[in-house]
Amino acid sequence: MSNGSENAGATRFPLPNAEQSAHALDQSLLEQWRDEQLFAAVQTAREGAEPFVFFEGPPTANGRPGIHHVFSRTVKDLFCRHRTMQGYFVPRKAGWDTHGLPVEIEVEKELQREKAARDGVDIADVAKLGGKQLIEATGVAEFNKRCRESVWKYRGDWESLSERMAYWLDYDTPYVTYHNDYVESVWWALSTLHKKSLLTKGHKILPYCSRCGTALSSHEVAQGYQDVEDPSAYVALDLVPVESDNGVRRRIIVWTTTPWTLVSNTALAVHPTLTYAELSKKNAPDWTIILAEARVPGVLGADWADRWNVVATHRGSALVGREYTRPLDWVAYPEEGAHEIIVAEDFVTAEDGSGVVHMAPAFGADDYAAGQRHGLAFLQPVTGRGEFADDVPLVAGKFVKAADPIIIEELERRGSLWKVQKYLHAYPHCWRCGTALLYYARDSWFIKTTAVRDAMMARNADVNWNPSEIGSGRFGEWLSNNVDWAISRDRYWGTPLPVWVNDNDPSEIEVIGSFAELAERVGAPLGDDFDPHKPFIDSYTWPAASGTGTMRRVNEVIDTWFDSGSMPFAQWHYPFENQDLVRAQYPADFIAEGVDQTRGWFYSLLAIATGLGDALPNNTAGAAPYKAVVVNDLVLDANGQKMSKSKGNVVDPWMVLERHGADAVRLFLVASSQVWTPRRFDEEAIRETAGRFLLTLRNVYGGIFAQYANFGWLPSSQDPAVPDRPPLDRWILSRLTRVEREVNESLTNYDATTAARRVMQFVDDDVSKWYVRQSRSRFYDVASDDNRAAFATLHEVLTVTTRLLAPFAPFVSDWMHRALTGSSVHLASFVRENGYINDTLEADMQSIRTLAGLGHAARDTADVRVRQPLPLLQCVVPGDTSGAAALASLLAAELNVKDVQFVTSTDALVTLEGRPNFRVLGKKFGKITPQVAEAASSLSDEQLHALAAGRDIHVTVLDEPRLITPEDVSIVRRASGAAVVQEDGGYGVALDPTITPELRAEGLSREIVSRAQRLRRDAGLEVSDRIVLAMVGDEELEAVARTYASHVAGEVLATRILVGLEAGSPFHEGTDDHSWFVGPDGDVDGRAVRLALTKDGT
RNA sequence: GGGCCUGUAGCUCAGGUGGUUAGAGCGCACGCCUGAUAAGCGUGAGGUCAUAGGUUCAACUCCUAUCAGGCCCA
Repeated sequence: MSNGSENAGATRFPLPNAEQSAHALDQSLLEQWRDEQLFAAVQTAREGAEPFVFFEGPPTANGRPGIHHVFSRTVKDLFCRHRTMQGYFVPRKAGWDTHGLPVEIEVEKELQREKAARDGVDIADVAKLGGKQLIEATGVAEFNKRCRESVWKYRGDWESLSERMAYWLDYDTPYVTYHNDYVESVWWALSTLHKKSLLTKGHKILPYCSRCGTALSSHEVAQGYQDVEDPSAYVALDLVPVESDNGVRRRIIVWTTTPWTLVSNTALAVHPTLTYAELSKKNAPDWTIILAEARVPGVLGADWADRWNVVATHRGSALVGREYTRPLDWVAYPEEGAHEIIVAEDFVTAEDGSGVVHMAPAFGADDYAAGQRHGLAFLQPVTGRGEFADDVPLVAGKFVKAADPIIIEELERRGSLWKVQKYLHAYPHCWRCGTALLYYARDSWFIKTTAVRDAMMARNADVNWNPSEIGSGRFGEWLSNNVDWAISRDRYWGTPLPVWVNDNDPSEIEVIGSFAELAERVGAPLGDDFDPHKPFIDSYTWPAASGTGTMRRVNEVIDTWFDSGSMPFAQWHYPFENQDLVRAQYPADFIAEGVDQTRGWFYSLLAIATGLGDALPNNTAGAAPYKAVVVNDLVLDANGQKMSKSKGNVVDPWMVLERHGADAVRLFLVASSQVWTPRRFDEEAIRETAGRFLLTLRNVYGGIFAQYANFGWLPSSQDPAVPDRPPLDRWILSRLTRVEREVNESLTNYDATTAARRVMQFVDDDVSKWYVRQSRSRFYDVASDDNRAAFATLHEVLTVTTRLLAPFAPFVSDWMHRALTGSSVHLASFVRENGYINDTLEADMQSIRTLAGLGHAARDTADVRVRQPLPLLQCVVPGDTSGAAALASLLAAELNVKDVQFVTSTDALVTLEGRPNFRVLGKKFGKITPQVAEAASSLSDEQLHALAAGRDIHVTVLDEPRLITPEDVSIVRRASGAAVVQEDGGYGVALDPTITPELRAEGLSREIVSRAQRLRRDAGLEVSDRIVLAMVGDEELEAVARTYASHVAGEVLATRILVGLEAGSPFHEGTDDHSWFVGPDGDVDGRAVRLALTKDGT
């Protein structure tokens, strides 16, 4: 290998191991990263740099991570990697969400199993018992101890999966929501909110399971909807006073599907703009009923007009303020609050019922809200067990739903029951025990988020949501309909609500904001083993400051969403420690989670930050706790079905990563569609897209670059400067720079999908399909400037490409970057400071590529294979031909033609065609655009040439001359003539298919070369081995072989060529030389040919 | 029941501010190349842009309704 050998062996570019699976490559890199402590090194390298703050939303580690976690974590990771490579310091502190019902339920199940085993009964029987009873029997201390352990059940899985997929996170010092420091910060937040009057006590209508004795989260409620049949009762209630002169009894018809709530009725609601009809029965004119006009046929029957007269109509608003008599008077009204009054509410509809809704503020969210609005009385005769209180007549001690028939019977007896029907509807049931849920007003602690709603919306307005419609739509809507955040939970394993109340005076309240404050209140140090959780915390009491009683903690713990929403400060034990750190790292520049967090973490972060206001650093009125959010959607199975255990279509992330490697999985997840749309997880598709792409990249590196560079090329000052390199090199370098900038911009704008697709397309289309293919022969030697230019170019292309790829495919990119440069890609900069851009060169090359496509199509049509040279290709391009003409040699080589000509409008070969430019014509001609366009597409040659030359012309349209300027019409040039013509979008080629004897001979010589190369391959030779070639064929073939001997020899690295039966040839009579590798009988255009070769030892 | 998203070739997806030839990859058919070779490449056939109205000289693109699917909420 000529003069390159001086460098040979100095440094070799390692070749990829074809036998090694992607999984094995990942493993070897993981080991290397561990040895080098690469993640720590990357973080250290950026220390002191401007921070780009990332907040990790904490997962709960008591469930196994799934493929959707791989997805969301890929999204998080890739933006963090990108910003790190851009030069920012990106904090990546891990966190764990450790409190809450999911954890409790896991432990409850455990307890159930144990009890079932102990008592020798079926677990289903144990489950029927209330969960709380079992927990109380076990003891809260023991229960919480188990919860604390259960949280970590799958911690190892999470950490190792993170490592396996290359999600870099600092797991050494994670924040843990049950840690004392964390709890103390949460307490600080709660007490700060209380000082701002944002933490208050009130009622909340909660879906409540009376058997389990607990309220359910909306998520749990959603799991338990069942279609059930309930009694639906129409009740007729007297209006008071009876106003009519003639003593007509007027009654209003009210509808309910929960008759038991009639006991607690305090008001009726009508819609203010609905029309209500007052009707009297034809045979009983002394009384009337009132209901929504639209509901008359539904309630009274389609034939109602036969029996009823409409005596009046009223607008809903006219009924507002009227009084009535409630259906059941069993429970006395309190002194406070209006009752037995008609109010207006927008939620009333005329779609079912009577258009009049009965209101029991203790038992419905709408009812409660209306009660607040109208200052209605509040009746709560139902106990926590879902039974009527002992002092309620007839139904005392009855489960409310069981009381329905008794109540209906009583209404019947009192003569106020109009009619009863069965009503089929979806009603929520406890997902655990199947008991019908009650919407039930319970004492609850609230964050008064309604008081800061506008502030939250203002802060949200500045958040960069991706996609934007989540911010303005789903999340924005949710905020504008915000209700107070009920944060207390009547459970065990959670951050205890730090509220102490005087047991003799509920109005005396203290909210404790730190452990020191608690110690001060109780008058003793808390001790090193202080545990702020239940039940221990409940033993801390102190005499009330008023001297009237003892301060005792309320029973509740808080919503875990408050825990996770506190992480911006609680992860650093702010404000007790790390004030500077939080000042530097608040708010987050970027967070990323699934859509399901819209009302979860996205909300809790915003609500808490807004409430705390200036208690947090940098927390100005317009600042959200996160500047940008990337929302990802679900991962579905290959058929678009949601993955679920019951369908058995859940994919195991470990197996997937093992089969395809982390890079392919990550690339697939990000590139297949925008991350905020649901994506189908199809392993076949991974192989076909991401897998194939990675294979192509490896081939370009290993099959082209490294293999040949190892014959002696290394980057050096001998490499020609970029301006001195051939157009092909400058073209790919220009493309590289453009892609580099586009990818950087896309990622900066949080568009990972476009970025990934750009890199992939660049490698596939520009590098592999064009640059490498056109440059291949330049890599076969290392000596000349042209060779060095090619190697230097490809080296740079690959090096920069691996950097662009690093955020998506951190394994392969690191392997290759190290192979190319000796250093880790993860320590590199994402973009170079200087690049090379040449717009016209890129445009010209695009023309050449289009022409090449047309040329291939023309060859197909002419049925002449590419090995056969042809004399001439004439090309037509739109506009100026000079740029493309400069690249004609590439086209000639690609299409194997002797001459490439670019023809212009003046050539006889070219005919012109006018194509109307509607965008311009439309503005100019408006309604008559179609007629002008028609005229413009049938212009004469003369007119077309005038336009092509830049002159205006006139055409007559609708009897008037119209001025047509060159910009109104695009001139399309078409190739014509005897040659084979192909054209597309203004480009055209005409291929001369004449094969002269000389061309035929040359074509045959290439056939010989082709067969010789195949033989080399079959013989298993190295690409650098020299050979002696022997050939026998018919007279013409042998003549060609002699004529083109030196050309053939050069192509196939032959030192000698033996044609025919001359001495030394293995085809010579009687030769018996076994060193020859003899090919099979072959033929060229039907004529027999045989080849043989032997390695030339010299 | 309310809100949001999606519906473009057999499959997966692109399609600034409306402009007349709607693109790509995979798959398929045909072919090329044989010094990336259990690789590489080309050409081609496939679409009334979910449906129905409307606005406009002009609608995949804007508006309305409907249908189908998904998510969230009730």
